[in-house]
Amino acid sequence: MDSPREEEDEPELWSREPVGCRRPAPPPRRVILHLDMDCFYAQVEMIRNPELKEKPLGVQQKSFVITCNYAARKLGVGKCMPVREAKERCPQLILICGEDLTHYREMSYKITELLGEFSPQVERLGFDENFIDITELVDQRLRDPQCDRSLEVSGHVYNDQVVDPSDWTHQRLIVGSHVAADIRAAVHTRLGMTGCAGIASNKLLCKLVSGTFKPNQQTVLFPESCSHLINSLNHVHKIPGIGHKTAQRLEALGLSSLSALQSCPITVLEKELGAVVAQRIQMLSRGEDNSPVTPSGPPQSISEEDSFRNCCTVSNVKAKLEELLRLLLNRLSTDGRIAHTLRLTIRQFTPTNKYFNRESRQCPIPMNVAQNMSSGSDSAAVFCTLMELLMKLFEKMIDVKLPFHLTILNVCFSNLKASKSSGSSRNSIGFYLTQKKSSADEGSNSQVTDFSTKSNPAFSGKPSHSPSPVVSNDEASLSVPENIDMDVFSQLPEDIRKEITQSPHTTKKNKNVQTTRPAAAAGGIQHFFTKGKMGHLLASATHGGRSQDPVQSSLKTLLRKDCEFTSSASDSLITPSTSHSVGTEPNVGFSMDCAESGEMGTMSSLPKSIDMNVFSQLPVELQKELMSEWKNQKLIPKIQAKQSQDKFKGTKGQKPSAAPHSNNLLKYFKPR
DNA sequence: GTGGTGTAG
DNA sequence: GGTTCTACACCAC
Repeated sequence: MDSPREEEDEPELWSREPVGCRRPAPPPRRVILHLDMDCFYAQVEMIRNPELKEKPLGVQQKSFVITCNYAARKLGVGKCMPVREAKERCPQLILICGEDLTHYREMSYKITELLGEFSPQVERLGFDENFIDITELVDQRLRDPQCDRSLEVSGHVYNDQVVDPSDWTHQRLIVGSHVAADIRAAVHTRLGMTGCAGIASNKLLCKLVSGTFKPNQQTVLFPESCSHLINSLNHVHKIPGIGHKTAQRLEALGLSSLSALQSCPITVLEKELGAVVAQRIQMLSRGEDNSPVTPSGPPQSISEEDSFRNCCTVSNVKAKLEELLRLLLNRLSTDGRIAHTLRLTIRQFTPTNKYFNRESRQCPIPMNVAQNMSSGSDSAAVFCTLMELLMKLFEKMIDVKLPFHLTILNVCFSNLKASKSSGSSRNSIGFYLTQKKSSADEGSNSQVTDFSTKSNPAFSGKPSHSPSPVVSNDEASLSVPENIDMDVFSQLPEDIRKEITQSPHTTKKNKNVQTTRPAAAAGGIQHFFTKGKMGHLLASATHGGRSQDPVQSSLKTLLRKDCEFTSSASDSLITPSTSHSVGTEPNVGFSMDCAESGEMGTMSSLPKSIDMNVFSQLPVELQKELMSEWKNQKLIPKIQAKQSQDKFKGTKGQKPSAAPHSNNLLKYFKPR
């Protein structure tokens, strides 16, 4: 590092004159880039359909044109304009429905991913903006002996300020402007997208300056012009971070201009807004922002929402929720992670507070449901369980016996955790089966154990936030079957753990991947068996006519977790059964449903839930193996299993009486 | 963990 | 200001 300072604290940018005997502020070292794509949605549409390029184009959501291209802007169309008004102003306006965000989301992540090739510090701001910390890149270029220090700024200089190439900070920002140009060129060449960039020494300033010249241009801000930029803002709400509410409160204090906010005694602000917010916004009002560029990574929640004029019947709500849930499950399946929380948000129409009264309820997603969701099988059972949960949540907010008037429904999956599975083998028969049959399946192993996010184009290239191994270091060197609950596994006696890790199903090497359990195996087999007629069977299996309270489901989740390990069979193989339940809780017992069914004929030892068409296509050896497993399998009821586990939890090292079948093929399949 | 609020594009 | 469809941070509980 050849920089004169290592600290990250920002100098007082709004005033560079030395004040009295005060030590002059150190020059800003950071170089931050803000990239803002030009009319993002419209650009995506023009890339999808190049014929639209020269035509006035608007993107419509409901009855509004939410954005439009520059051809349309020239003809008077604006953002968030009612369709009617837009059509009046520009009768030739072409409108494209932009309610499905899939393409925009994809392009958005492609951009973020590409930016990640330049710097690991890329922070997303909505779909169409990114901050990139290019400090290191600038340092690198300046360290390069071939770096031309007489370079001129690439693009515009804010306020036409005279540049001093001998000034260290100026040099850095000049180099930064060239990095910005390279990045914009890459985005254009590789993705066909154009955008505006701002280059400055912090996030606030580069965001403020990036829109100075539009479209498809870039502007660099030198510290000496910071006060000019800040004071050009005519109202406090123009500061990013000061929203409508805060601006209102500031106005109540008589603070609507930037200069008023800058000079307001901090005690006054703190009294109104609290110390943290007060100090933060006063710093912002002076152009100071020491917040780091925080890599965004994949989203922490995914949601689908729809708005409407009036939704007032339960059947209507159900239909809309089903649609949203279907979309969401597809997205989650692509994402590859497991969602552990389900949230429903509604907006009720009331004459007084027409638009802003949103309320929500959330509940945990039972573990078994969560895992089945991630396996990619859009099974009817998962769907029905989630719908049940959603309707419960709905009824927590709305008394359906009384009239209601909804204008928004939003379904959200949050608490997303790595599924420990690559989605790539989701549709294969499954990791264990292929591995068991042939050691030549190493390829598929590596697929399953590929924990990089590469399989998901949306998230690749970003810093990986892989989960740490859940087992201790010594165990991490062993190979643990994918479908084992690691929490349970880690509590097992050592001999059992060894048995599991040395099982012939787990011959893969662990290398640098986590000792985790790609759900693909179970997902694969489940998918395989549950195609076609299995849907309704699965549904009835999960339901059993129970009414599932979210709280109750949490309890069940706890119980089922034990079952995952101890009973351990494919979803299709095990069905919950009230008739076999043990204890007071209904539906927590699992029974093997070995069918009496006539159509099974000689296969009477097969669970009735197996699709025979599918089964018959399996290699004979595998069929035999599975049949023998099913025949011999005696599943432990959940409660008993739980007790067993508790028992050997207490008596360390002692095998439980109902020990898990550690080398049993079935144990690696997930129960429902 | 839950539910609401505020902020942003 | 209203407007859509997101997504995140923060905070009290």
